[in-house]
Amino acid sequence: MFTDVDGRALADFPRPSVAVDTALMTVIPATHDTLARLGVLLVRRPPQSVGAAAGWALPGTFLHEGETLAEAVRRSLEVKAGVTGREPQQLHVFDDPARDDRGWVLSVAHLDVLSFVDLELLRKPANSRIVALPSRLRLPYDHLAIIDLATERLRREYRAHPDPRRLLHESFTIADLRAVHEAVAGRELQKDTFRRLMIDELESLPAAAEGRRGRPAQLFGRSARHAE
Amino acid sequence: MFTDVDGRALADFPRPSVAVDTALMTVIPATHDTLARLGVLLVRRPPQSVGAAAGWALPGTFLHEGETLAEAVRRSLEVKAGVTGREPQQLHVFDDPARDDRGWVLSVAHLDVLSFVDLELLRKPANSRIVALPSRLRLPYDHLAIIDLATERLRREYRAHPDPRRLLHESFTIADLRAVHEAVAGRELQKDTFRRLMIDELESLPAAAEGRRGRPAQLFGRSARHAE
DNA sequence: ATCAATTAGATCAAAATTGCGCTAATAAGG
DNA sequence: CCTTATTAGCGCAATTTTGATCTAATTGAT
Repeated sequence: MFTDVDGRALADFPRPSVAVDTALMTVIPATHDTLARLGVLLVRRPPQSVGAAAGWALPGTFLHEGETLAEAVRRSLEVKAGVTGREPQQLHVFDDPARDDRGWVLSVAHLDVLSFVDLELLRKPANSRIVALPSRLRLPYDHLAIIDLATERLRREYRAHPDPRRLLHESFTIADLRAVHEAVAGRELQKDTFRRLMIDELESLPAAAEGRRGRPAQLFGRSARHAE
Repeated sequence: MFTDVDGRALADFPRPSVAVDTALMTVIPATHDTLARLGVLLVRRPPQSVGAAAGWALPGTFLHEGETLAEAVRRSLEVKAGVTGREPQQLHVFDDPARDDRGWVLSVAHLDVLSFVDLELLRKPANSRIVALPSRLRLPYDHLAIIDLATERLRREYRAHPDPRRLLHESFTIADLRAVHEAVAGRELQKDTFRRLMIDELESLPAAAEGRRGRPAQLFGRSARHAE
């Protein structure tokens, strides 16, 4: 076992518990009277949670030995919400030594994104819910701050590229794409400007008649040369 | 002591050691035959370091109980290099369970910035050096990746605001400012475009004759309304 | 075949941005 | 006082970007 200059091993020093928390973001589809908007997955806290920890929270877990932060995130999303196959991105480490009543805990906040349809297919409805943003729910710890960071990060990514986090499936129209981008941005985007910004990173697919009047909208896939 | 659903306390679970590593960046001033350029502070590894860990590295330390990551960064900069009074910013957590021979260690990479003059005044020359970037030195762990992340982050901040990390002192000319921005950007900037982008966030100060021929350059301070 | 509905995207004017040449202002040197 | 050196920043043309209007293309309904 390695020792430091004082002759002590790492294990001799107090160490924090390390938790991961994840803002798993999605776009809640438009209804007849609402626009599409950002949402986040929350999970139900265990029944013995008390005080501010009661109710709902972002999915999270403690880091286990031998796993990476991303592996811990995936485990927490699967166990807590039934969601698999994610690629989370780190946001920030919340490190106030007094932030958790249970002891010294660092929390590494993450962002991940999944389409609403896939999320609805995967998640366990008994233990989880999708909440539209901004939300007025009270959440424990730094979870509101995590959601804000995640929103900012996602908005920045979507400013630069067409649907970088694959909220849309394999083929979509420019109107579909713009609706998703408007949901992420939280504001309306000008259709011509939007089209010009995105078109170079899109690949035209054969248009398909939609079974309704009017010229069928061009279908697009992502350009292979701009794979994330 | 709090327990989880399995009845065990946090202390019952293996926990990682958490380290902090910092890219303390500066701008190395121009000489008669070089342009100003980015540099980073390295510290000498302890003599018993072997293999890849020998030689030079970014300053770092293990997180002690009861301190925040920023406090640990400050402690490491002071102890290792004699540098005080910093406000580090988190970059990324390096979490490969096998990344350190000594055991399970997470490293939280940070960025901080200090003017060359102040850094030269503070640092211990015996234990530290400032290395121009890009550097061809071999560094241990993820230190090259940390420097790359720090460089990107700094470039992004400098794109948007005049000298956000206060590399310049209280008053400066537009030429001084542009030289610093060019050092950070790693490329030449067009003087009129640069001036137009920055001028609104600058506050004119009375010009002072410079003791050399020609119209004295306008002096600026940072506009109070755009305080970081 | 004609009409209505819907989309694609060209065209255009306006606005914004860029970079260069140049002059006025202001200093020190002679 | 004149000359040289240096900076500030204006004026301008070129380029880029934006957003609106409008027409052509293409569908389903009649």
